[in-house]
Formats: sequence, C-alpha cells, structure tokens
Amino acid sequence: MGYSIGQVAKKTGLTAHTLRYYEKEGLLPFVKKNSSGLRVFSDTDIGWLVMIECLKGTGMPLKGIKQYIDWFIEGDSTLEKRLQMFKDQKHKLQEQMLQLQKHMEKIDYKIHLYEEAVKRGGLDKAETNKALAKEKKRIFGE
Amino acid sequence: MGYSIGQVAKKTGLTAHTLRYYEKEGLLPFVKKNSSGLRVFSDTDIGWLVMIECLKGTGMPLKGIKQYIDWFIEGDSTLEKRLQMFKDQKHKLQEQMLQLQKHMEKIDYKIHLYEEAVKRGGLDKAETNKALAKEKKRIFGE
DNA sequence: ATAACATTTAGAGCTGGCTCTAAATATAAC
DNA sequence: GTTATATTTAGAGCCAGCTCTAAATGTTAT
Repeated sequence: MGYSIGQVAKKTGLTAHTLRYYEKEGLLPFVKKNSSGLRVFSDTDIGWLVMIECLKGTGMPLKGIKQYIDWFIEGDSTLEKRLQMFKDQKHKLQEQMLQLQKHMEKIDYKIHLYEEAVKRGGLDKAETNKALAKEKKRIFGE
Repeated sequence: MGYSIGQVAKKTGLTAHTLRYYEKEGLLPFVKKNSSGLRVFSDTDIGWLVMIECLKGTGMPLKGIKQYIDWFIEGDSTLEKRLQMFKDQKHKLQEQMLQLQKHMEKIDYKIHLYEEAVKRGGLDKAETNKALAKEKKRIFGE
C-alpha cells in the first residue's frame, strides 16, 4: 500500500532520479511524504505513473502530461478538456501507427533488397534506382 | 535533377539548417557543391533523405543512421551488416507497434471513462479504481 | 545596376528529458 | 550500536537534435 522511491524505481524501470524529476515537474502531485520526509508512493501514484508512461510513450511531452494532471486537479469543470485531450492523442496515435506501417514497408523492401544482395554479392543498382525514382516522384511531383 | 537546399527544405519539411546539420553529421556524404560553393542536391540525395526519415521515424539515432551510411560507403563487404541492421530495426519496429497498440487500448478506455464522466458530470470512482488495481497488480504482482 | 532574397561558414544557443553530485539524514541488517 | 544501504535536497552537467546568428557571398528580378 505504500512504496519507497527505490521500490517504485525497480518495478517501473524508471530511476529514482527520474521519479524525483517527474515530481519536480508537477507530474506526481499526490506522492506523500512520511514523518521523516521520505516519499511514500501509493497505488494511486502507481496509476499516475502508468498513465504518464502511456502518454509519454505516444509522444506527448511532459508539459502536456502536466496539463492533463492540472486539469484533473482542477476538477469536473475540465472533464471535456480531458476527454478532448485523449481524443486528440488517439488521433495522433493512429497517424503514428500508419506512419510506422509505411516505414515497415520500406524496411521490408530493404531487407528484401539486401537479402538478394548478400546472395549475389552486391546491390541491384537497377532495383535501387527504381525505388529512388519513386521517392523522388513522391516528394517533387512529376 | 539538381535542387537547392531551399527547394529540398520546402519539399521535405526539414529546414535548411537541419539539412546542413545532417551533412555535418555525415548523413549526406553525396551532396555536391557547384562552382560557387552552393549545395546541389541530386535525386540520390533525396533518396538518402527519405531513408534517413524512415530510420529516424522508427527511433534510430542519427549516429546509427551514420553507421549505415558508412557501411554503404565501405562497400559490398558490409552487405551482411546492413541486412542485419534492417532486420534489427524491423524487430524494434514490431515491438514499438505492439506497445502503441497497448497504449491505444488504455487511451480508448480513458475516452470511454471520460465520455461517461462528461454525461454524468463526474468521473466514476469505482471504475477508475478498478483500472488502478489492475495496473498495480501488473507492476507489483499479487 | 540595384534591390531583394538565398546560401555559405563557424560557432553559439536552446530545449527536452534526463542523469549525476555532494553532503546530510534515515532505515535496515547484523 | 555500528555498518551498509537508501533517501533527501539544490543544483550542476549531459546528450541529442536541432535552431539561430552574423557577416560574407551568390542569385534573381526589374
């Protein structure tokens, strides 16, 4: 029910330094301290950390995450803002996943090219130029 | 067939500053200069930029990208290394996409919670705690 | 030929997100 | 009770990846 900063660090993979940094940046406003001034993380704090990891992992900067937390503290008058934030983040995430899919196709193609190249001892210049021409067309138009 | 740094900047969305920085970091070793010292980007350079964007977009640091370019310059003796690099990057990309999928589930759940909350004018504490307990269990075990 | 704009260089500065230090205090293990 | 380990603070340092500056030179339009 109460965890030391070291325990939380071990379990989350973040360092104690990073946890203190997050607190300083306003991302962990609910972490309590005991009578000697040591941080005691609660289950709720773990929940916030999981959310922080999620938002950070989808590209939201710490400032954006702090905004969400500030809205949470502000209370029910910010429910729509928070909903909108999650909707926006979902949209960004979808675009991100589409982009990664495109990158995956390029990388798959490169793997194909290099597997052929390894077999024959050199890159296929014609194939390489074909791919190049396609990209040039995409960027500079016809 | 030959593009100024400004043209390339406009088309790729990178700034001219960034393009010069990439060159300085060894990412654009094939960009030529004309008789007055101005950069002239070729289709091949555009191709490299597209590859750079792809690798950067999948989380590879510029140093890793430079390593690939150095191997390319080194020639056919590095074909296997380059193949392996792309295979490693594909693997990382797959993990990344899985992770994003998990983040998406969390965000979808939050959207659901906040849509309910907006309807009723406040968050469902019971629901919130349920999700919290699940995360705590996942991180700290039983 | 002149004005407006683009490009060059070396190098300084900036931002985000940590990461580490040092010296003091707290807790745990024996 | 003493050692070993953990935590505290304020503040400095670090790294990646840009981003900008200034002063000189090049290019384009009229």
